[in-house]
Amino acid sequence: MENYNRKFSEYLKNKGLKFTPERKNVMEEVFSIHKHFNIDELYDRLRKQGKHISRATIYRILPLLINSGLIQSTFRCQDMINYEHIFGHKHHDHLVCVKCGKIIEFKNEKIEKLQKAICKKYGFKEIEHKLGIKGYCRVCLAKMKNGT
Amino acid sequence: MENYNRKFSEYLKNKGLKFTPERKNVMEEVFSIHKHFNIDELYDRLRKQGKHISRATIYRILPLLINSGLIQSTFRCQDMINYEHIFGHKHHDHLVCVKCGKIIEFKNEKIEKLQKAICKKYGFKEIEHKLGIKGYCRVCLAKMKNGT
DNA sequence: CTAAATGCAAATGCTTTGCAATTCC
DNA sequence: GGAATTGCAAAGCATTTGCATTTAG
Repeated sequence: MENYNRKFSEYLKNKGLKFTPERKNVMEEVFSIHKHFNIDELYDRLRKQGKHISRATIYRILPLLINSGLIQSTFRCQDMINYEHIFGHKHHDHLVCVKCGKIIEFKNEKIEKLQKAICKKYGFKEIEHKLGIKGYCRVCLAKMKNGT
Repeated sequence: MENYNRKFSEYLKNKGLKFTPERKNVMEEVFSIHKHFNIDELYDRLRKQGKHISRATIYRILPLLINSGLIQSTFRCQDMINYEHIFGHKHHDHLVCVKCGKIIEFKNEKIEKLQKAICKKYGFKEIEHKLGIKGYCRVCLAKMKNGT
């Protein structure tokens, strides 16, 4: 259940980096958030639990979490980068409602396969891919039909 | 051939906005660039042709070009937003080489259809979607095998 | 012990904005 | 003529960085 712990500590050890309390706290917080988050949300959540970690430190820890494969950035929202934890989760893509901000995750094997075929065609070695669809969700559509 | 001209001027008229020389110049420059570009490149290209348009103005014109459907933002690269003109072009997606920065465009009808089906399933009305695949291009892969 | 990490405050760099002067319609 | 637009310089703001201090291993 806490395999991300091992994964992160091993990553750090390999790089000759330290597994500090700050890094542990950020890591755990990230895995306690079951949605997309940005730096501010992360900072505030930590703070509410008495974990006063500076923004600079969080900014320095996020790349470590990304490079160790625990999280990924998803998209920008209001000029801030959003993240989500991915370790232990299957790859998925997103529908993003531009009205209410809701995010719907979906998986589609067929699309994945087609993407692989495309990469092969171009002799391209994929590192990662992101598919995001922006639009209006069911709820917002209904509201708009009523007239807000 | 210059239908974007009409499209843009009509968009501006509808909004009660003016079709100034600056707006015309930026529009034309954007359609003379047949690749992805960022603000700096656009600014420099205009300047080289004696079109001294301030960055502030360009920043103010870009949203107009986006909202009129002439261009779209694609992705961030070195912390700058990249754009491409889309008017008169079919939708396509991108392979981005993280090593050399090369961008390969591709179209895939099957993926498009699958996306539509997904939207339908969730009662989601799409505005736009973006599929980006990051990785290493054929050339960079070959170089890496040789040892740079 | 000592290289790495932290926090703070200052710096960076893209983007936005206030405002006076100018221009399109 | 008057609202819209432009350019400039200043402001905003997310993110990064220098540096003195602290800490993990």
